[in-house]
Amino acid sequence: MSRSKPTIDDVARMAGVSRATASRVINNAPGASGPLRVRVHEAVARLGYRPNEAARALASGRPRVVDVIAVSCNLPGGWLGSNPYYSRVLAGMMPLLEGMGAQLRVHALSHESAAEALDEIAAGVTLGAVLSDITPALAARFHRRCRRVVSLVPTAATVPAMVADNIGGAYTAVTRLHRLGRRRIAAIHGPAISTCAADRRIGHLRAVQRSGLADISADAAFTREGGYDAAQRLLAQHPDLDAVFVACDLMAAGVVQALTAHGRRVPEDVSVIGFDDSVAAICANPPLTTMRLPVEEMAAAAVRLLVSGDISPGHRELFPAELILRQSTARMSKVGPGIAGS
Amino acid sequence: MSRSKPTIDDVARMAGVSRATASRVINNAPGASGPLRVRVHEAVARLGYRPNEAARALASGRPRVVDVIAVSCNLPGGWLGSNPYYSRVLAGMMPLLEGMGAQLRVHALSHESAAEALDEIAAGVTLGAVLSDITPALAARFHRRCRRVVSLVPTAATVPAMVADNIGGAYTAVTRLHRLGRRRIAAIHGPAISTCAADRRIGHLRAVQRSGLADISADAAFTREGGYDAAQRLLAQHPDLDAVFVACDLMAAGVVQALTAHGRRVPEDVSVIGFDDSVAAICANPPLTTMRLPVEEMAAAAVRLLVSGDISPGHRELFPAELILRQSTARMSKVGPGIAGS
DNA sequence: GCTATCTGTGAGAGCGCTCTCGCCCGTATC
DNA sequence: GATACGGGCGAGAGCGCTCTCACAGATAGC
Repeated sequence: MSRSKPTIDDVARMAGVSRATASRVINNAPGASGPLRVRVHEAVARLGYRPNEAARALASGRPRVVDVIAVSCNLPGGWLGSNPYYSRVLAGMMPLLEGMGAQLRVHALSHESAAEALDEIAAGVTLGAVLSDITPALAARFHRRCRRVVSLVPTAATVPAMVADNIGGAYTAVTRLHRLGRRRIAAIHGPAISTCAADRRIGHLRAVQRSGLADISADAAFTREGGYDAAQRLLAQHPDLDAVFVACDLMAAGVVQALTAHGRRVPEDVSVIGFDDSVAAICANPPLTTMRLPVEEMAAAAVRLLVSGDISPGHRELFPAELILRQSTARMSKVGPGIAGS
Repeated sequence: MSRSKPTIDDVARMAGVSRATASRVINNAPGASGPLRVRVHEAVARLGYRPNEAARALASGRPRVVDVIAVSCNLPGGWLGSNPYYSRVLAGMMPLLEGMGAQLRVHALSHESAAEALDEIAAGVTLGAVLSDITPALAARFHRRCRRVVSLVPTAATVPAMVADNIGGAYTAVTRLHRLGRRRIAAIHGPAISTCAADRRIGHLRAVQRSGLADISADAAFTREGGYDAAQRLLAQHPDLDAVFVACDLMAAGVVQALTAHGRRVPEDVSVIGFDDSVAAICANPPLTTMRLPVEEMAAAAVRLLVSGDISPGHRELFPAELILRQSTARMSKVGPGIAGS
């Protein structure tokens, strides 16, 4: 008995059929049938045969790999830093891929190496690529090289995308603060390079204009420190602020820390709403009300589109943001422990 | 001009050399040289040639894929939940893999599907697998099927592993609390199924015995809610506690929330130390002192071992935990804003 | 009973690459 | 100048699989 892995020829020999028939049975393609199917299956089981994926990919030309590409444009500290967003993206894709026997390949690219690396990936044998973090320029370039691409972040209109309703989400958040009776509502926005940040900024502005409020806002990096510092600045300029809309939870956690350090109570004195519904939101003290994006669903939809194959330039689907109520916007009366809704 | 991707034959033809020579140059193997190398490189550049990975893997038999396997045994809410730990694992591996042109394949398995899935993966063509979350039993089973395995979590002695010094880390944390003058030190441990949790429990116990302190402890799930509830229970039974060692930051964030809700100030009344140095630690209010594990380094070391090939059963390397000081254990005097050390 | 139409099966040609082997040519050795 | 050696190079045989195609054998139509 040979020490090496059994091949489809071994299976065919054992089953007493040709390699072609064995292949047909294994891929349950039509044209093989009856007792032969049984015999082949028996042989597979007895030999513990597993198809060699590389050979399959080579012979069929039909890949079974989905690439996930992240070019960190938002986050300092390098890719994936400690951002659970990527975890959610992967988590959304895995069950689907697992189910169809496809594999997931992760590419983390620095901004500098991205251009060449994208070419490399585009040339690869892949079902397609999910862009989970990328600048519009790079996304467009990538799409030009490789049509089978779906972006999870806003990009040029030609690139197929699953886009989250960042504008609507920000609008909802600010409106919520207004309904809570807040009138000095500040906003802390993310860096301009991020299209998500830009959209959230637009949503905020619309809500502010619609409500006839002053536009009190500051920019910051998408980090806890960014939020902390921005809150301090805002507090210095507008000591009377009574609510803060923050463009991401990580920043929002820093905002809450800054407010506490400056003697403001959350939510009694200042209401805070974050964005993303990340771990940062539940770990902040008090836990943060936030806008949740259906990241898992978006990632899954991206995979489905990729696999379906009929992916046209400009295809896009919009996913709404959901308001998750926690203590940072609780009404004044009773502030119970835990993550109670308001 | 053909619409399809250029192959190595196209390169060879354009460079006026044989396929073998082209291959030698592309893989910069010895035996090709001088002007030919230049010509081949030129042809590659002109054609935009990229080797087909599937064909490479098939022909060489030498795979260029590293599998990362996570069977969620710790986390509720499914795989990867929102746990940045996985992000750190991936982040640690990516630069290395990217550098050697290898790919990373992610497998997220549920506990039920794991057994068969592991067999499937073991049969695949892979440089090896990094087990980032798995029970000892499954890890051992996997190691039996596929020798090229490195675990990042404690397992049976035969399975090669990069192990974090959870025992020492917990010991350090508790000792720190003791040195701070705390004498009623409580601990909140993770679920028994997790070997990390078990080790942290051992470290805590050693420190407690060594310091002659009482063993005040509670068990909880590795979640914010788990920490919150456990802290409440502990507080009810031991209202005089003045420090809490918590087996993970996510729980610790909940602990801080519970302490605050019950009128305890952190760190003035109660010192808190978490574990992992995750996002949860910096988002908690106040930010948490915590034990940091060199997860990225461990993951990178795992890849290096896998690639080196000389991976013997029982191989293991120990990685120390590092104390990261933040406000939750700051000395009473001045509690400045931000993440100041103590 | 003969050609036409199936369906089930096997032979065999690749997929794009790596790698062994042997050839050729240049230099060292006698 | 003939023999040995060695390094650069090309020919060609696979790697394990898929898939086309041709060929049997069975059924149908005239």
